[in-house]
Amino acid sequence: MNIGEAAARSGVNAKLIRHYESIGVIPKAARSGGGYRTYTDNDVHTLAFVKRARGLGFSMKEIKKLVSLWRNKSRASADVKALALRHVQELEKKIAELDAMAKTLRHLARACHGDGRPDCPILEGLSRPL
Amino acid sequence: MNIGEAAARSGVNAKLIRHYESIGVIPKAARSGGGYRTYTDNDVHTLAFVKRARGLGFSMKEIKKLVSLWRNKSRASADVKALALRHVQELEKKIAELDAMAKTLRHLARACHGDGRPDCPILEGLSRPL
DNA sequence: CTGGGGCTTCCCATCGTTGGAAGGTCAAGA
DNA sequence: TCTTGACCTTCCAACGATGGGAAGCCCCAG
Repeated sequence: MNIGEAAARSGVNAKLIRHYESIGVIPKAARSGGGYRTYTDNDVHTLAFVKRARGLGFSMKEIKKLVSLWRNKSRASADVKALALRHVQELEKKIAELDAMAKTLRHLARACHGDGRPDCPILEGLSRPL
Repeated sequence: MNIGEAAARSGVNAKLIRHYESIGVIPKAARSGGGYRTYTDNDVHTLAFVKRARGLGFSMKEIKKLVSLWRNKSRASADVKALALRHVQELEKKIAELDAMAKTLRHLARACHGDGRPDCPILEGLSRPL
């Protein structure tokens, strides 16, 4: 099948498929006589795998590793688990950062009248060391 | 003072200061005879304001508005509060997304032996619709 | 055999930040 | 006064992941 159908079946945009190929996340697709990329059901499966990994927040670099582990039948599950848990830690770190931001901001906003007057604890909070 | 000292005092990188000026987040700095940017204590204060706003996750677009509200003595605190609360909502949305990712991944990882064998529920989870 | 839709490659934009290159300015020391 | 070296200037490019568009080729249906 051509890239358009592979995109429709995998849920990955055709442009993105070409991009993934160019950065080596997926292997280079076979080409038809006219130079069109051709895909198998297996390729579509790989694309859907990549899409789901993106949905879990993995970087393309990590996904590259995940795909190669996935295709390597003699992988050690410990390698996959390590990659996954490292990513969970990154997620938790980001969550903690965003949470701290939200907490601070909610605190400042709570003290702000929010009316027509110019006095604003939010701006004051941003004006001095937090 | 020159940009270097302004950078040291505000905690904002000199390159970043030029960038902020170029995108209009801060007003254009005055220039010395030799074409060097010159900064006042007030400018440093503005830069520190921007830095703290970044630290709370505001986009440069939002910070541009915050800076203009900050400099506008006749602002309405309601405008600031609305901007802040909208941002809190964005933060909460991102947190929820990351949290869902982490939950899914922890769930998959819990089922993975993490030894030398190739069987891996994490890869299997990524292979089929989540 | 022609039209139009799919495909190709290439470049540009986003967002915030950082890096380098090539060159001008300034202040201190010989 | 001249030199040195730190500081400054502008411009160009990159990161990561994605999207948009242009110019041009390929392929199938009518």
